[in-house]
This record gives sequence, C-alpha cells and structure tokens, in this order.
Amino acid sequence: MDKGKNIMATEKKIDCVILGLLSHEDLTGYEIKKRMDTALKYFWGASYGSIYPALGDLVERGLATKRDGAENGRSKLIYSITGEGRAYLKAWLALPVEKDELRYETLLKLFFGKDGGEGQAIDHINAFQEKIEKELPYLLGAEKTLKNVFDMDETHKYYLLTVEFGIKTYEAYLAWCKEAKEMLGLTE
Amino acid sequence: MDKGKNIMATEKKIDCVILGLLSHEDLTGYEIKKRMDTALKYFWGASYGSIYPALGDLVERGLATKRDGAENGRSKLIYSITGEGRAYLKAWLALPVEKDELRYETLLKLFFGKDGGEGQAIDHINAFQEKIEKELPYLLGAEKTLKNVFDMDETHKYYLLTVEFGIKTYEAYLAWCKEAKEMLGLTE
DNA sequence: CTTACCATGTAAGGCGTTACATGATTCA
DNA sequence: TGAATCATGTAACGCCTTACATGGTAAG
Repeated sequence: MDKGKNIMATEKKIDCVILGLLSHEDLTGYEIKKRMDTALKYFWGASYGSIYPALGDLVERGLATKRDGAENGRSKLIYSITGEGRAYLKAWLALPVEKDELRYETLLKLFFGKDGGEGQAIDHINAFQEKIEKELPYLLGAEKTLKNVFDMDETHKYYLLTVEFGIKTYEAYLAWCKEAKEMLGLTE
Repeated sequence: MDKGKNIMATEKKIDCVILGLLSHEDLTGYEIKKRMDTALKYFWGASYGSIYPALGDLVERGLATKRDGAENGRSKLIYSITGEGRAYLKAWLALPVEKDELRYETLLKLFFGKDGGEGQAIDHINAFQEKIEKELPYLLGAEKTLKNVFDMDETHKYYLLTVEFGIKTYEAYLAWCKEAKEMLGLTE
C-alpha cells in the first residue's frame, strides 16, 4: 500500500497526464483528448470515459479548477491547474518510473507463427510495417516544426525528446520488418 | 460486438497466449508463468491471477485438458492443448492484429520534463538506460542460442524473429538515450 | 534450518475501454 | 441538408494486478 518514499496517495497516471497538460495551458476535456490522440499517442492513450471522470476528481481534490467558457451557445468547461496541482505534478515527476510497458500483439502472433504458416507471418509483418510507415511522417513533421521553435520555448525541447524517441524506434521497427521478411523468405 | 469476419466469440488474449504455449508443449500453470517472464516478457506479460482462471476456462470450453502430473508428493497439474484448441489458435492467428500498444511512463515524465527540471529528466533517462542495458544481454544470449538451432526446429525461427525485434529496438533505445542526454546537456 | 523455488489458487479492487446518450455548430 | 467536428458525460462491463492463503521440496 505504501511504497516507501512515496507520499502521494496513489498517483493514478491519468491524473498525472491531465495535470501535465494543464500545466502548459488551460484546456477542455475535449481538447485534452485531442492532445492524447496526437502529441501523446505514441506512448500514452486515454478515452473520454477516463478523462471526464478524472477531471471531476481533480477538481474535487483541489488539484484543478473548472470554469465556464461557453462561446456563442456552445457549452464548454475549461480546466486550469491549481498550485496544489502543480505541487502534485512535481512530486510525481520526482518519483522514479514504475513501469514501461509494451504489448505488441503482432509479436505475439509472430511468436506462435509456426502454427499459422509463413505466409500469414509475412502478412502480419506487412500490416505492422504499413501502420508504422503511415505514422512516421507525422513524427518527422513534428520534429521539423519543433526544431524551428527550439530556443523559443523550453517546453518544446522536452516534447522534441519524445518525438525523437518515436522516430528512432519506428525506424528500428522498419529495419526489423525488412530483415524479418528476409529471414522468413530464405527458407520459405 | 461482432467484428465482421471474426467467428470467435471474444478472443481473450490471455487464452491465445496460453494456447500458443501449449501448442508447443504440455505445461503447468507455473511453467506458463515462467515462459511469460522470460521468452515473452519483452512484449507480453501476465500474472498468476489471470493465468490460473484462464486455464480453468480453457478446460471448460474444451480447448485444453488437465491431467494430474504429481511427482513424489509434489502436486502438479499438467495442461495440454486439444484439437479444438489448435483450431481456435489457428483461427486467432489468421485474424488481423487488433492493437499494438506501448505505454512508457518514462516518456510521459519526459514530456512534462520542463516542470521537473533538467537534472530530473536526465535521471529518468539514465534509469531507463540502465534497465535496457541490463536486459539486452539476455536477448543477445537468446539470439546466439537460437541461431545455433536455426534449422533444427522451425518453431525457433519464429521465436528468433521476436528476439531480433527486441534487440533492434533496445539498441535504438540506447542510441536515443545518448542523444537525448546530449540534447539536454547542450543548453543546461 | 532457512531460503529459494515449485506449485495452485481466490478475492478485492483498480483501471480503463466501449457503447450509449445528447446536443450544438460549422462547413461543404 | 447532411457530415464532420465540438462538446460532455454515464453505465456496463472486461480484464488484469495485487495481496492473500497455503503447502511441499531442494539446496546450502
């Protein structure tokens, strides 16, 4: 229940992500979801079903505040981080990382690939490759954009770091796809 | 509820992993867990709390059978895959991959790294790097072993494929760690 | 003799997704 | 006028981990 130096109750990751986003700018739940689907998508995801309840919690616990930001009849709730929220975020950032987790169904299917046959294994690799090839350009685009604002905003340097991670791993994935198909092709 | 060409009720991944392992050899629940903690650990994990109940289900559904394999007083339940189990596994392998998912808390903390400061960001990167450096030798060892049995057993070719994936990505991770620290060091 | 490993399981609870429900506005 | 996007939320359910509970054996 208590992990030693950890003073924080139970840092739910969703809370931390939201607070992190709010620490940069005020946002609506909808906008938070959009950030998750773009900037964070390569290493973290969340659905409305977890975002909205979390926002309610955050406000209740005094880590964020909610205000009405309706514009010409379109209802909108804008959230801001509080001082306590910033303190909470800072405390979480100081804690060591608990878990980095990768769950690739593609690798699972490949591991048992013998039972499905070579052609099927290659199909799975191709599907994987296409997905990566489709996403890589977005990362490359983000890299270019971010490098231009490099010394305009410190925040972007950290963002760039995660983009570089995505690019490097995606490129490694593509190299693997090529090799893997060759390996399978050799013995057919 | 129904994903088109998918005849299978709801292919729970845990069932598929277990069937996959059982398709290679008969195993106890304990041994299945060990496989997950070694060979599969780089891309899939599971706890006893999910393995044992799943094994029970599999037997109930006729996809596996259970037999007593007690040895000198040590109780042991050995599971085997059935013909239906093999058919189920084959059907699952033929379906397209639904989701490959990566959740790296390290990247999350880095994304919001500005709020924690440069030193902290570097600490997180170093911790990540150490973890990778500790695990890479196991993958390299597995690679060597597998390459020796390459044409002895077709099954091992597929296993090798996943090991190569691990090696390639881990090497990319290490390259990124180096670059990331340089990037942070530059502007201090 | 005690630590590590072998071995099986359950119960509670956490965390999150999917699907549902609703409704306004903007753009083509 | 219809589709896409903006916008907020709930309910059901699924899936899994953690912690608990138990007990035998092998090795040092």
